[in-house]
Order: sequence, then C-alpha cells, then structure tokens
Amino acid sequence: MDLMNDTDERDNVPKDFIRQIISEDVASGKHGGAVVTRFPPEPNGYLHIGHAKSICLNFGVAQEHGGQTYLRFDDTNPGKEKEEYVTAIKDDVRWLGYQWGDRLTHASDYFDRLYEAAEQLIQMDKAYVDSLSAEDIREFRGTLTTPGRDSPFRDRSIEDNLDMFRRMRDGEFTDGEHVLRAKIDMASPNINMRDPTLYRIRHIPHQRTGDKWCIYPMYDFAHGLSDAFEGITHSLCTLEFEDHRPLYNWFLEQLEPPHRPRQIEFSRLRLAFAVTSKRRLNQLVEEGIVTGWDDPRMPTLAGMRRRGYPAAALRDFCTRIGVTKKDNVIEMSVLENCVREHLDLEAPRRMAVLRPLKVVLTNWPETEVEELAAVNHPNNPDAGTRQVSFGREIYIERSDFMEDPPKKFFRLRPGGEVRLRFAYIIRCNEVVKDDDGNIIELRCTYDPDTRSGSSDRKVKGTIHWASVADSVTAEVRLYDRLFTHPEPGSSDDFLLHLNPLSLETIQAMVEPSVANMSSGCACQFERLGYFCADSVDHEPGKPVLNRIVTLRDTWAKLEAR
RNA sequence: UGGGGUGUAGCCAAGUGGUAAGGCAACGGGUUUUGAUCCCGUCAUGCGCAGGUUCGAAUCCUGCCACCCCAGCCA
Repeated sequence: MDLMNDTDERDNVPKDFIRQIISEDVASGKHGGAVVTRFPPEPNGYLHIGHAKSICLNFGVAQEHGGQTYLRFDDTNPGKEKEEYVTAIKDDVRWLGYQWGDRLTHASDYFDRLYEAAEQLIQMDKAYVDSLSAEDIREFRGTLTTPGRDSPFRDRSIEDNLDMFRRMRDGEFTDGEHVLRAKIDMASPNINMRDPTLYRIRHIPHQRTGDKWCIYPMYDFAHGLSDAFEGITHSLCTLEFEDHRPLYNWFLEQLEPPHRPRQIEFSRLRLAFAVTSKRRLNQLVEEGIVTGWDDPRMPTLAGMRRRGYPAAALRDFCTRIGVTKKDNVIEMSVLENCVREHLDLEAPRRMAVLRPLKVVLTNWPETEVEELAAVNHPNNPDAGTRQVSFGREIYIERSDFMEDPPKKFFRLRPGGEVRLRFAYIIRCNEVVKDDDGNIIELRCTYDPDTRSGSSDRKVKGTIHWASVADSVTAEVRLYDRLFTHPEPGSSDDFLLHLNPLSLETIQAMVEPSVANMSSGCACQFERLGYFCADSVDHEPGKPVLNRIVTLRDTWAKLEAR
C-alpha cells in the first residue's frame, strides 16, 4: 500500500542542476514551456536500482512541470532483446509509481522514418556505404592519440551509395559485408565523430518487426532522432554519453527535424557492494545461483519489490541521493534507511519467534487461555488493535534467554524477570536441559498483577513471544542484504569473491494473523526486523516470509564492544 | 602523450563574491511495554593542491595534481 502523497513528494525535490536548466527553459518559454522526457531502456534485462534513478528523474521532472514522459524501448539490436524484458520493465516502472499513458513507444516504431532519414543523409552526401571489414574499420579509425584515415569507399557517388544502401536493405548482402556510415571527420579528436556507423546488416528477426528488416540502426542514429520524433525537450542520459552529444547534435543539425531536443548528462548511481552490471546479473540467473531476476537477493526492482521495499522508499532514495555529474558510490545504509523509514510508518507489527524456546508458566491454570489486546502500531492508534491468545505454554526467542549473561543483557536470565510484550512480567525459575546439556525448556511464573496496561511495574526488558497452542508455523527466509561483492568497483571474478549467500530458511512460530498477509505486504516482527510475504510459493495459511530489512541490532553492537 | 568530464566531511549533497545547509553513517544523552521508533546534542577555522585578484574567495584568475569516460557493425 502506497500512502505517499505525490504532491508532497514533488514539492520536496531539491533543485539539482537538471531541474534548474529545465526550470529556466520553461521560464524562458523554450519549447513553448513544455517538458517532455523519456525513459529509454534496452529490453535486454531487468531494471535494477540504478535505473530507478533515471526513472524517477525523467518521470519526476516532467510531473513537476505538468509535462509528459515516454517509456521508449530502445530495441535497435535484435538478438539481445526479448519481449519478456519488455513486460518486466513495464511492471517495474508501473510499480515505482509512474504512468506513461499512451506514450509507450519503441525505437523500432521509427524504423521507416529512420531509414528515410538515412537516405536523406546519403542524398546530402553526408553518409556513405563502407565495405571495409569490421577489423579494417577499427584499423582506419586510428587511436585516442592518432587521427583516423578515410576509408577507400568514402568517395562513392551518391547514386552508388543509394543503390548499395537499398541493396543492403533488400537483403542482398550478408552480415558484416557493408555498413552505412556518417561522413563527418576521420581526424576528429572525438572518436565518436570519426564517421560513426549508422546502419549494420543483421539477418536476425526482430522481436517486433519480424523479418521486415535486415538492417538495423545504431544507437546514436536512432536515439536523437527518436527523441526528435517524440518531441522530447530534455533527453537525460548518463555521463558516458557526454562524448556522444556532438554527434547527437550533428544529426539534428543535418536533418533539421521540427523538434530539437537537448541532451543533458548526469552521473549514474552506484550502490556500494551491489552488482548492477546486466552481464553479471544475467550470469547469476543463467547459472542458477539465484532463482531468477526477481530473487529477493537481486538488486533488481523486481527483487526489491519481492523483498517488500515500498516503491515510495525507492523514490525517496532517488531524491535523497541527488543528481550531479560527479562519480559517486552511495552507501547501502542510505537505501536501508529509506526503506526502514517508510516501513516504520506503515508496517503493522506482529509477533514471531524465529528460533523457539518453550516456556511453561507453572502458575498459569492448565487449560486457561486469555485474549490480550495488541496494538498494530505503537505510534499510530489508527492502525487499531488485534487479539492474541496467551496460555500456559509459550515460545520465546532462544536468543532472548541467556543462562550466564554478560552485564548489560536485560532480557531473560535464571532468576530474572522480563516483560512479555502485551502480556505479563514473568520470572525464570528453572532451566530444563536434555541429556546433552541443551536447554530445552524454561519453567517460569507470571505475575498476575502485571497484565499489560494495568501495571506500572517496570522491568528492563520486553520480549516477544508466540503461544504454543495458538501460533502457526511459517517458513521464513532470511535475506539480510542485497547480493554483493566485497569491493565496490571490483566486478571481475566476482563469483569467486562473492560473500556467502545470506539466505537461510527456518521454521518460525508466528501469530495466526500473519497467515493472512497478502504477498508483497510487509510487517514488522517486534524486535526482529521487517518481513514481507513472498510473492512466490505463497499459500494462504502457510506463510512464506522474507526478512527484508533488519532492525539495527543494538545488542550485537553492545556485545562487540 | 588526443578529446570529454569531475574534485566540498567516512558516503551523498547544497552553496553562483559576504564569512561552509541538509541527509546517511558515527559518537554521546533523554523518552519508551519492540535494546525499534521518537527527541536532543557532537561531528569541515575548512571546500583537490599552489599562487594571485579583492576589504572579503568554496565561488573570480593562473598553474598544477588526482580520478572517471571514449578507439562496438552494443546501448
């Protein structure tokens, strides 16, 4: 459930340099004051946290000016792209909270127009068919420090070029035999301007256009023109395209389309210790190391959704990290703080015992059961209350009892007292062990005068519990962190360096009401952290839960000192 | 050694000539029937470095240094 008010969200966005440029453009009446942006993923994988930044920026900035945003699939390279990814990407963008309305497009929608534009360039003697091999083209391109050389095919006549290009289109040649290149400047210090390739031959059916085409446009040629066709005013992309901007503008200058979009670059998001390379993510899926792109350990949006991260938390994260041109590595704690903050506000509280230790209340009548009122949220009365059954036998967390505790342990110990959340203060009188010396049961007494809400008596610790008679067994998967590698930036051989998979499945005792949690819905188990019902393998009455964010484990920190 | 970018705290990030916002992290304290939440406090005589201009510089000038991106018929 997303309770975030979009208007409030919009008002709190800081003015980054892109928003400043756009505000100025709007104020000066450029583009008639319109703001039209686009989010242009290539459908060759699932969206990850890095894409969220671009989505929030593009959709956010348009929203702020009453503008519009296109969701455009950059599908100019058939063979690498799949419809499965298109569907997944749409789901993710929608889930993040953005709407593209009828502005769902594909670069392939423009193949005809792009082809026309290419012929136009040929007519203008600004493009030519090159018959050099790929290796020779690389050779002729020169290096970073030495200029390139003109291809021997650079001076083909316009007629020959037109003829050759049409024959390329008509399938007369094999892959790689020829390419169409722009005629710019082989000596340019900017390598992107050294006669970049516009079209290559690929006898591969396209996922949308089938076998209509066997030549496909390159990114640089397709992208700026697609932007122009759609009336994009601000084309926001990442820093590595900065060198491409002169080329982006060159196409617009030559072809003079009615709209002149402006490309603005910003730095991509890097999340410390998170794998975001599509190649790497794909490898994890392909090799079966994770169950899929939406595995909760994956840093994909689908994975985060399954972990129970609220979409509003991700949007908040994206505005908190800002938009600049500086290389950056965002610490995981920023994301986790966003998630915790949003979850804390709205996640209902429930009790659960992950590793049960039985407690028998020796002074509680054998068959008596008491219904206790438990608030669903400690800071929000509107969340209401629920009933939990309390009886003679309960489970507590194993880690909430220590036979020989250190000084500042203020949970249960032999002879010590602790409050059971929503119930009574109990005292531990006896520790029962098996033949091997393992603690298997605690025998305690409760203080009848200390029922929750009816007593002022204070004890140091409050622990959660589950009734033996009235709890449900749940399968709980503990995922503590996103799938990571040890050093930010070191992506090579990461499979070898990978941290141990933080996945553990245990049987836990939970309140019966947890069984009714709908998948994707998060709750907080008192003192244990936030959990979410998994969207897969989920059967009502038999909950499967992911642990999504742990609370700060203060006890562990104290212990470490 | 070509071209394009970027340097403000551990990590982000405002600041646009008037004396370094904010968030995360960390640390200290208070409230608390979740060791959660919440609240309060501490945390850059300093803005990559060195000079210069100015009454005054993170902001302007000069020189240097460091890091990132580019030689796909990928995007």
